[in-house]
Amino acid sequence: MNHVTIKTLAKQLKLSPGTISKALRDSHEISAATKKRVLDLVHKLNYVPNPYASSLRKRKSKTIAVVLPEVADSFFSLAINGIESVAQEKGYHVLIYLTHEKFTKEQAILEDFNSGRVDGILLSISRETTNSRHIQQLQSTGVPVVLFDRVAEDVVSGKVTTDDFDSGYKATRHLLENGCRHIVFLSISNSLAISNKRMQGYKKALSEYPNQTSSVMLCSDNAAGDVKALKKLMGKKKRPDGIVVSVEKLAITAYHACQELGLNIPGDVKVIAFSNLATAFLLNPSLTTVTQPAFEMGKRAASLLFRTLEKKGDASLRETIILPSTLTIRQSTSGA
Amino acid sequence: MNHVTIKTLAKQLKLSPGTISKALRDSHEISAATKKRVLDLVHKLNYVPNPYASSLRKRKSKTIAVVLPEVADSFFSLAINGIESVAQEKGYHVLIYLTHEKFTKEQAILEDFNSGRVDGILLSISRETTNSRHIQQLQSTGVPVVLFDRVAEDVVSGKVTTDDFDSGYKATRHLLENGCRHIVFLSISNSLAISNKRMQGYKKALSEYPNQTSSVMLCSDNAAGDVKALKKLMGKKKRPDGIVVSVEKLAITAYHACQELGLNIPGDVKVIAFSNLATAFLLNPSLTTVTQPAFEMGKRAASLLFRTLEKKGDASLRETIILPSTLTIRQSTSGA
DNA sequence: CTCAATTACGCAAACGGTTTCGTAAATAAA
DNA sequence: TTTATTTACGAAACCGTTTGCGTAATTGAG
Repeated sequence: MNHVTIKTLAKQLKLSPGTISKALRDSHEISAATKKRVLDLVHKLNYVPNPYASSLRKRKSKTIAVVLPEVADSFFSLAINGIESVAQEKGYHVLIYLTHEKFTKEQAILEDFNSGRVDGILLSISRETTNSRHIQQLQSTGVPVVLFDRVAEDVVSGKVTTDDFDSGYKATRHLLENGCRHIVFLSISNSLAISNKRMQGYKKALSEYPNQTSSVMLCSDNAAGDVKALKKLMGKKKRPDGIVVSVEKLAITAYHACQELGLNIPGDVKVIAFSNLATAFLLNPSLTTVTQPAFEMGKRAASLLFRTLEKKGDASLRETIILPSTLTIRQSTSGA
Repeated sequence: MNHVTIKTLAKQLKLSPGTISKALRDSHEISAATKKRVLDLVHKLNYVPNPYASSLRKRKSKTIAVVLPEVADSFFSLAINGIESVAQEKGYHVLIYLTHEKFTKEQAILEDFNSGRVDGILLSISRETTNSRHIQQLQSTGVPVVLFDRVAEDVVSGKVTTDDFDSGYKATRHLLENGCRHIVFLSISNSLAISNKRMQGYKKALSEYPNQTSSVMLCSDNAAGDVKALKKLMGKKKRPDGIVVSVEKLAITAYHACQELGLNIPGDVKVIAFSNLATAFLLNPSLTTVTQPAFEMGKRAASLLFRTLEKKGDASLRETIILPSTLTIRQSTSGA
């Protein structure tokens, strides 16, 4: 119960705390014999140095923060795995925070990091985030931030994203090539860069085809409401014949709406979604997806952060990594 | 760049650090006027107290650890949300660790907690964990541990699980009632209590029906290998006509195997799975599931932990909460 | 054998808050 | 007016490690 500190060891071994500390850090000024005595007792007493005392003294916490909109989504689950894998390897600890897509929460969370709680931050901004003073404020105090997936364009920092414009283009073009001429784009935000880039790709593809109509539907965080709105849209006489779902969770919304309307996928409507769902190929019908390398993105983002933590060179701070997404064609967009 | 500490404030306001500290904690021995001066400067300088200095002095970290096998799974994703929601409300921080189903990793992670890094632990044990000395060792030093979902039976602690025996029973009985007579049970471990309880429920249900054969297949962490093994089993002349999938990730394995063998679900084989997949109802065919209240379990586990942290009463340490799972019948088990 | 260089360790000051105790000044009671 | 209280703050120890500096003892060089 009475916890063991460096002093406990010092007393038992009749050494000074400083000596113990040096022995533990394998300092050259401590004899091999003493080191062994120390290590033996450490093992016997299950002594583990208090990280907070150490952090205080060294001004390093050996921990990073991961700030996410939520973790319901497959993408973020996989990303966390990637992040954790490199953090564990580097001996860092990972604090996790969810903004639940709220800007004010994101602000409050980041503000706390002015305390020195973490050495660096991995951030994917909330849907509501339109300005990034809170991020810049943190950077100005010397805390490195790496943005991933949902990045803020006006922040200069390490960034890891996928080729969102191209993916949006490819996804849309795939629908066009399969005969769609009225394609809806389901979005979760009209401020998020990731959303806009995908949409720009969508528009670019559309612009290359004549005789098509487009429409963009902005979804909320209310699944039932989204289904209702989409049903209304899809229930019209001149309804869309293709849907580009720009974010994973809306894929279910789209299927749900079509199912309730009795619309056949891909017969009546073709659906393609940005998604990391492991079950995509098992859906009814199997879902054509644009898949992001989520685990890899987490790894890359974490690696980038650790590189800037290890070197004091601010060079890597500006590095932007863009990974390719992959289009996997399945039944939901199959021609005729 | 040069970070602001309590001394910075003290100097600028010509007060002592102690006074600042008290003002910040709204001590009654500081005048309202002084408090206001302090708060104003705090806000102006973006001052946030160093949590490690505070932790050191108060011997409390205001952070908990969540130790999970992995986070690929929907169950754990949802549980994390539940945990985070109550942690955020209580002003606690959440460290996340993944064992990747390795016992040695679990040991190493828990051992670190002898350092005082966290005030309490939420743990779901790895598939490999068969003894729990590492958990008991931690408890013996006064660190509260709450086990959830995958609990260790020989540990006396707070526990949150679902009614696994009953669920296994209900799931199996559901298959039996729909005509299955040769039901396979897919398991990921024969040491995990959660797995065994579900299996015991399965056996109990079987025992109530005559003329049935049973078999248990232990799966690995290699999805491809599992599919192969399951295909071998399902490819026999006298193949099973029902599958109880005892853990989410194997549901995909089961579908995959059946699909590759050209077996019709539910015609040739009926499948029921313990799963929190949001896409269960969209699968082909839609999947009958036993769903755990994952978010709620996370919340309950966290709440239980916080209760034991707040009160010094060890009473709650022994509390066991068992929540009901719900059976949702879909096409994958529909009769004839 | 003397003096310089190592070697191996102790001392004490940080790191940034928290908290107990003491006390001067202001206020109240007598 | 004198004494007892209260108010509002300062001083300093403390939490557990780290680390620069000092030094006794051992070793080496000349």
